[in-house]
Amino acid sequence: MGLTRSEIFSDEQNQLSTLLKAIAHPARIAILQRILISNTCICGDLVEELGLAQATISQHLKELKTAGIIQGTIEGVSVCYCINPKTWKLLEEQLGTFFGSYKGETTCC
Amino acid sequence: MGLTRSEIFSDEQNQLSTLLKAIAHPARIAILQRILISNTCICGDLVEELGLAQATISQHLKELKTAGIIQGTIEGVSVCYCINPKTWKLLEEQLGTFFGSYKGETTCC
DNA sequence: ATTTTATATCGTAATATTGCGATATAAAAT
DNA sequence: ATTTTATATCGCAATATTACGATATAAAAT
Repeated sequence: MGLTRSEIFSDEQNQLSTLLKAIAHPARIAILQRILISNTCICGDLVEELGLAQATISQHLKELKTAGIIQGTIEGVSVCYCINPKTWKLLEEQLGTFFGSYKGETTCC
Repeated sequence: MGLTRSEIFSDEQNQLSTLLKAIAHPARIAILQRILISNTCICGDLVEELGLAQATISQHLKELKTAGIIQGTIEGVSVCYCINPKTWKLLEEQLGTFFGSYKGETTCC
């Protein structure tokens, strides 16, 4: 096979895994951290700061954008990227529920 | 190329992405949710409940175990899996910092 | 001792991801 | 009009992931 059998899981499980997958890469974590610090970021700056090729950065930005985690607006020649508040809050909430449901170290293994 | 250039990122960024990647799959989310509900889980139960082949479930369990998110103890014929509290707390903390550093909807894009 | 039960591992096919050079696009500056 | 600047897309090679049948392993029951 080789493709995830999403049809056997709930929409919530699929949605959460999609959002997590979008974040689960060091370059995309670095991009998000950069946006979180300065509210905004421009592709060109990331290329210099992260040390990955322009095509690679652009691709990572696209993945974050497709997942709905960031949004971009054309600003003259460049594109201004920032956090998409709606998705950010959604993911934060989902993760809160997920991690919050841990009952702590009960006697087991 | 085709392989992540981890050497250009910080240890923290690489660690966080590794942990997130381990969770970023609907089957593994389902497995963790199951463990979170009943504290414990056994491979065979998951095979029945999730509807994936035994080899597939075993592989997902291994990935979660390798990442340090769950731990397993041999219990007679079967293996009892549960959350690894140390890693769980670490990840929860890291994500807290990550999501917490969002300053909210400032005027940008 | 043999069979049953539960899990792990191997091997493999299908598909996805990562990274980047080359090229396209499109607004701004000359 | 042409050049510069900033980003996106295409195409490709290397590698990783996903799923599963087949088989191995090893404790428990017969």
